[in-house]
Amino acid sequence: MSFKKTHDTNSHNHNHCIETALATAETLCVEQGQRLTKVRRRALELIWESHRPLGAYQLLAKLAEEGFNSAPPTVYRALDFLLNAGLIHKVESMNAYLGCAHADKVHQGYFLICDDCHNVMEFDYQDIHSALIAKAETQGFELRSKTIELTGLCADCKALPEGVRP
Amino acid sequence: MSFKKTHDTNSHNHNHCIETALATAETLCVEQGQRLTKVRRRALELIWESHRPLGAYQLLAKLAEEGFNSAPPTVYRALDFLLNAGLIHKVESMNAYLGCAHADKVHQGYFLICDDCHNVMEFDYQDIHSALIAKAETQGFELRSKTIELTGLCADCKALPEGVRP
DNA sequence: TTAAAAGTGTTATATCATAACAAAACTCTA
DNA sequence: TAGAGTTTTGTTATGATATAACACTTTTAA
Repeated sequence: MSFKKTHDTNSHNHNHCIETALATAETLCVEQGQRLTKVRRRALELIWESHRPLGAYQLLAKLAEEGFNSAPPTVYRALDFLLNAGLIHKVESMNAYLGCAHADKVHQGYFLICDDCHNVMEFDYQDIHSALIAKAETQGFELRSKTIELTGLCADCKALPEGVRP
Repeated sequence: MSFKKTHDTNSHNHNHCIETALATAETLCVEQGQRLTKVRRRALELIWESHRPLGAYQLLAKLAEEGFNSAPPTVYRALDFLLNAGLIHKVESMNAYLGCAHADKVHQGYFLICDDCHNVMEFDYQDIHSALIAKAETQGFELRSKTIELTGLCADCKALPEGVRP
């Protein structure tokens, strides 16, 4: 079982994360014969550069600033590609997109989402994964994917007085 | 641990479900000093009458047919009320709303969603609930709510040949 | 009975996402 | 390397989901 704060800006060098994620993405795409085109690559970088899940139109605005086409299909195509390639996750309860920290291995996207600062931690929890599969099977249900999003108050925000939270 | 198919039209009298749900809703609202007004009550009934999670605009159309105001705020206000009262759940991955089968007791909304027929089963799973709370606590995260949505193929659809699935 | 609170009506707009078809870029092989 | 086939991108339009803001009405409770 592993746990990591996906977008912690304090305790590590976020640039390193971005570089690693992009390098992993390159490798995976090559392995799978997929093309990580300019706009897809830049979209992935921008998602990683954001410290929080990024909305499609936020991403579109950033891409537009850099001279990419600014119509919605551009960004949704890039997002579809990245989602299918397993390079990002969609946080359903926020309609926003987040770099996947474990793109190189089979895993589940489980999230802890802070209501106050909107930071998100991705985690893996094999026991729960297995339990849910077993549970579904008892109903004859063939599980394909899971959306596990837990919201509440993160440790950092809990430590701050109410008034000054982000 | 309990399991029930929320909207099974074959194996039980759905009218009975609706009646029970409405009676429970009345009781809960009275207990909590909440007002189950005409539009809120009818919205809840319509959500229950649907055999699948119902979109906000689908609900709005049904309400409009019956002479209720047909502007979006009408339906979103009713939905907000019902969500806050714990009488319905929102299925985030579908942007749709579903009658809650356990409104009268504290519980979690865990869902099995069929990709083919779009029927949804709500279930309760205390062990996973506890495990997730414990997991969040190890991170200093104070859990407030959970979105647990599992998608795949339900037993009924698995039994049908590919071509004829709903 | 009347002031405050809660609920509803109404208009406008914000936000999220896709359809459809044309044009360009890439890739693969003869 | 020409060119057919495939993939990707550009472009316009529209569909789908959700909320802001303010006026008006109904209900509640002193």
